[in-house]
Amino acid sequence: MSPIAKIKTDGSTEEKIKDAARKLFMQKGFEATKTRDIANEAGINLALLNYYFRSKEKLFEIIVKENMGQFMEIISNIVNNEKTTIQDKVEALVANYIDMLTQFPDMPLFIMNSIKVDPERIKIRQRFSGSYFMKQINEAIKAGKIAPMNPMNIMLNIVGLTIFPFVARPMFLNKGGITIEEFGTLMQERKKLIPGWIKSMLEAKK
Amino acid sequence: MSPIAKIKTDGSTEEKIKDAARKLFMQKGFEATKTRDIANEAGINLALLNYYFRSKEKLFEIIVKENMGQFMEIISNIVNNEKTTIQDKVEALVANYIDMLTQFPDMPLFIMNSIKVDPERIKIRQRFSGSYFMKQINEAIKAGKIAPMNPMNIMLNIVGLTIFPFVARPMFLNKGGITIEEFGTLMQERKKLIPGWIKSMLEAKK
DNA sequence: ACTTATTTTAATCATTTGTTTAAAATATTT
DNA sequence: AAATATTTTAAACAAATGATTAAAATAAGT
Repeated sequence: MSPIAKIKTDGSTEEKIKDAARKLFMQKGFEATKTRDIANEAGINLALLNYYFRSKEKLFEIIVKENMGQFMEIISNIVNNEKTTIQDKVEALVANYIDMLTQFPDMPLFIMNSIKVDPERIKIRQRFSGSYFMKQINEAIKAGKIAPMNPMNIMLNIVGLTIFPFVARPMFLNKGGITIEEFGTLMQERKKLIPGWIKSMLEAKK
Repeated sequence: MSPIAKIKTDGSTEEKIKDAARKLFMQKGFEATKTRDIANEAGINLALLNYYFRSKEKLFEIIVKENMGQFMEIISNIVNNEKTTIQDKVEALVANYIDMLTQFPDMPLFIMNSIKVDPERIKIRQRFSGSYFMKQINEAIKAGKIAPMNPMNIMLNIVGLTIFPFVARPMFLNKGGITIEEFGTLMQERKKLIPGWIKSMLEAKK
């Protein structure tokens, strides 16, 4: 089960508010989500939001931090595993992201927007650059096993190929587009295809 | 010069408002941009916004439509050219997008958000699916010249590899990250690299 | 059972925000 | 130059919004 799904959803007022806030913030963003919307969605009195979380801002920060945490944990665990190969890691990254985003498709756009508003909030990049994965890649380049290039390109390609479809998802699902099911199938296909594409990228000696 | 830069910027009040609105809407989104912010940025009286554009909503629609138009025009012209090869088109798409986004890096996130809020607004997808480019790809697949796959994957990969870095841009530019100049250089590198990667993808017969 | 602490509620406040109004300033027409 | 149309301004309005308050309801502690 995806880590995010493990977030406890007991019946407590605090959790009801956080669940409602998570849903609405992800759907509509910070500004467009009104405290009264959250209170209604959670089925609680408006004042309880401030009672438990002091302010809309603080509540938002908690939600963002939790979501970021999910993203991070997935990356860190895979990317610092010293027992797996480069290709193993690519497969694991792609599969885990696609599974997670299938469950929470609004997350990428939400996180990108959050970072844009407050860039200090997160340093996903560092997770990559300081990782064992990067060490492996640099060694492979030195050994001539993969084409020499700025390693940031590799990260951008893995993440871009995986996440971008979810960022662009609303574009596909409009009238005349594809259905949610078809989109899901396409993503499952890509789960298998992307690692192959990355592999041929790494090998392509221009 | 990029088409968007051609938008006339005479000193008229109407244009001053539109310029300010374009800048702020792109930077902060619809809800977070206040009419008073626009008026200040444009250096005009608040009431003039409603005098010239009736409402914030109408002004926003105009901005979105104009931006979409830019995106569309680039795509359509390239994708329906019957004289260029598949590889030519990939190169042209990538180069044009990167040049445009280098000038207007906030555009992708802005457009993605706009589509999410009102998915009817645009059908970029159709531009691709009904295009001469798609015809070429389907023929190439039939002829066994490129690996058989859902053509939507090809589109997703071209656009994803090109646009995603700009969506993720704020992540790179924070403290401890890379500078704007370094990001620009990286994008120029990718302008040359992406077509090669796409090529090796199309050839990869798994 | 009584007291105290915690949680919930309804009402209200102070700002903010999009929009309107009516008058003033400026430009255009006759 | 006078009359008319257009543009700009300052002020105000009404609704929405985040937050607070004081009282009521409920739970916990002794």
